[in-house]
Amino acid sequence: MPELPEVETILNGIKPFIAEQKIKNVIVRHRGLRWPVPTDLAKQLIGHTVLAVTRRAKYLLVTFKHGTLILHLGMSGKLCVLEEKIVPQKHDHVDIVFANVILRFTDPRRFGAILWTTDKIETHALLKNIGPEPLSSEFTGDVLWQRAQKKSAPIKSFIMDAHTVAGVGNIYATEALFMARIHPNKAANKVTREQYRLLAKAIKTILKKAIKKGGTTLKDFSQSNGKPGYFSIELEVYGRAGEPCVVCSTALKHIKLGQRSTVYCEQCQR
DNA sequence: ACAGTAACCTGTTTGC
DNA sequence: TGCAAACAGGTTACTG
Repeated sequence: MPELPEVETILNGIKPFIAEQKIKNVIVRHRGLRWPVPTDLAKQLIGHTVLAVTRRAKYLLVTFKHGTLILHLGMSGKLCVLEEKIVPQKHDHVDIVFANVILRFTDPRRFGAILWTTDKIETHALLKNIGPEPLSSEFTGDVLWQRAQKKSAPIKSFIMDAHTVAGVGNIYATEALFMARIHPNKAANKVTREQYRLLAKAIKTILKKAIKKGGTTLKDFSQSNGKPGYFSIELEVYGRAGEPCVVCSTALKHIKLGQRSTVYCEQCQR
């Protein structure tokens, strides 16, 4: 489910409930996520207080004095804050129990992850090689262009690679390429510097718009009887294959790039 | 170092 | 209608 804006929204949603709160209990019902949930997770967490809740790429980082809890939602993961105990369902794999709320991790496909590390977080194997945050000032068209010079892979694969830029998933990569009028299959090193400037701007614009939408959609993150709903901005190409381009009315094309569904306008995107 | 593919899973949608 | 195949918003690991 989640792309970066959803993860950002989840972060903002859960933070007020768990920051500075002490963990009372940890219940793991299913260890088999992307990587096994550490067997000593409960032992590591019980009795400790959350110092901070942050995000890097699509990883949620819950910081403690003695280490960091790393959460990733994969394709189908959700987190919800329960203010009362609700009978866990089939895919509710982990509960982190605080005095007043339960943070519940749900993930049918189990591509998500829950890990514990005592490493300095920026040196952790999963995070150390990740590219700049797309909304930071370090992420610019010039940086993209520079990195692209040795890459003959399609531009879409290039920007979806976390080493290029953090957290640009399939939907927003597709949308940003349309906004910047760049053909998704164009080799990364054939895309001009000016196109990269447009692309970086498009990525920032789309992500900001989606985060803003998430903020207004999910006013109250805690739900006593359900899961927080996801949201989406209005999409101009993704999911619209065969329908007319919003700019020129040409039927939008569908292709696969790197095993991922890709939609574009052959008229507008070059 | 890079490009391309398989793999991890289950639920839902599509096609015969 | 039933059943099987294809597909889904992510990421790593492996291959050549």
